[in-house]
Amino acid sequence: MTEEARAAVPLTERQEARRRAILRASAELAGRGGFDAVQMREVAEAADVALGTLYRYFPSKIHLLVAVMQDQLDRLHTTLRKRPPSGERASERVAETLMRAFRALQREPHLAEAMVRALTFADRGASAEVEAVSRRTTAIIVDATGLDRPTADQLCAVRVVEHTWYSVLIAWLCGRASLDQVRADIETASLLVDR
Amino acid sequence: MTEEARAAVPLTERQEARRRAILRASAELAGRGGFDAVQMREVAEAADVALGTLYRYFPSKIHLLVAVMQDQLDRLHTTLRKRPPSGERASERVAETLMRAFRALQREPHLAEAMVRALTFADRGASAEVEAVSRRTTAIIVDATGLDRPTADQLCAVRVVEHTWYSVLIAWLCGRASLDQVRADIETASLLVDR
DNA sequence: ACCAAGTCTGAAACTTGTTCCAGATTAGCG
DNA sequence: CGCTAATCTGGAACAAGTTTCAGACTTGGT
Repeated sequence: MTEEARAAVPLTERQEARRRAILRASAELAGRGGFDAVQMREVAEAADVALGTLYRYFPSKIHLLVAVMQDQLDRLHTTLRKRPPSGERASERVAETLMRAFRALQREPHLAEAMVRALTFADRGASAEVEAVSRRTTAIIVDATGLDRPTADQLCAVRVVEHTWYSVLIAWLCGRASLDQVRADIETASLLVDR
Repeated sequence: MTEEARAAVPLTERQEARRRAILRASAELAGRGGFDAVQMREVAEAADVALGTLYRYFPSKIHLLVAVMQDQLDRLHTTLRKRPPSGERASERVAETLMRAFRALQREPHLAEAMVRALTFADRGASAEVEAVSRRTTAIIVDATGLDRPTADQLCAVRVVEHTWYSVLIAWLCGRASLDQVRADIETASLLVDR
């Protein structure tokens, strides 16, 4: 069975439960100590699953953490939707939304570090999953613009905002960017969506 | 002796030679098979030093590959300087320069992959070295603008370009972005320097 | 209820980055 | 030259991600 096909097979209830237990355990460990603290043996034990089973559900630590990220992004998207950004211009709304997302991540810096490290370290083998994360992120940003049908140029702008977002996030997590710099860079990139 | 202080100590000739041999061996292995092909034992053997010595020169695989990147960036900067970009506007010159850099990396995609993976996976322990890479990159971009004294806004723009550059590079290396997308994103981000 | 196919477990083994150390070599100095 | 401190070597040992597998357990179909 191919990778794609496997994902499409519906899981039994117990399997769904296992999958959620694994994701929960991973997020828990990541929140405590970041990327390095997410050790496959510990995840397996915490989720009450054999190591081999963990690897059947998620073929690598990277896949696992990228899946955690998908999960968290969905939550974030739901939260953000509840209170739409208030800015006048699209750029202001994008920047506002991303800064809200940023503050959410600040509350769990270890978890953020684990997810983002996994995301940027991912190789071709996980590109489908990384794409999924990218699609969710794009959706969040496009939502924030409030535009119904963004033009090609605006989609380019959204991609640049996205690049900037992840890159500056890494820099902040590694202590290489200050809060002010994060804000400045996000606001600068956001300007492109008004073009 | 602190990290900083150690770097400042001048190396003997044999030590310089060792360091260069290590970097050469790493670049060679990286060029052949990318990040995974750079195995510390193999680097040590190819450079004809003991494993412990390799670790004395570069405290981790990440440090090693980031050092390779510094090296390559210096070369690139020199090459780029020889033929300055011809565009009318600063944004055009920046985009032109980065696309030239991109074509240079295309010629050695495995090497590029190894360096960029190391760069984005680096944690706090290597942030000084990553900063050094960032400074070199900034210098290349600022050079391309042709501006003598960039404003604060322009420096922000340069940082956004830099974020976009690395992020889209990763996406391309992982097969998630086409050549056209690379160009479009770089050109879009570059627009910010004209502001 | 029974069988075949698929899944899960527990444990060992393998890989590669990293650390450690005892003894050999080298460098700088008087 | 001879001494001392630093460096280098070879190799073992350790850590964590990944693979493998035999046997126990589940599940879906009959």
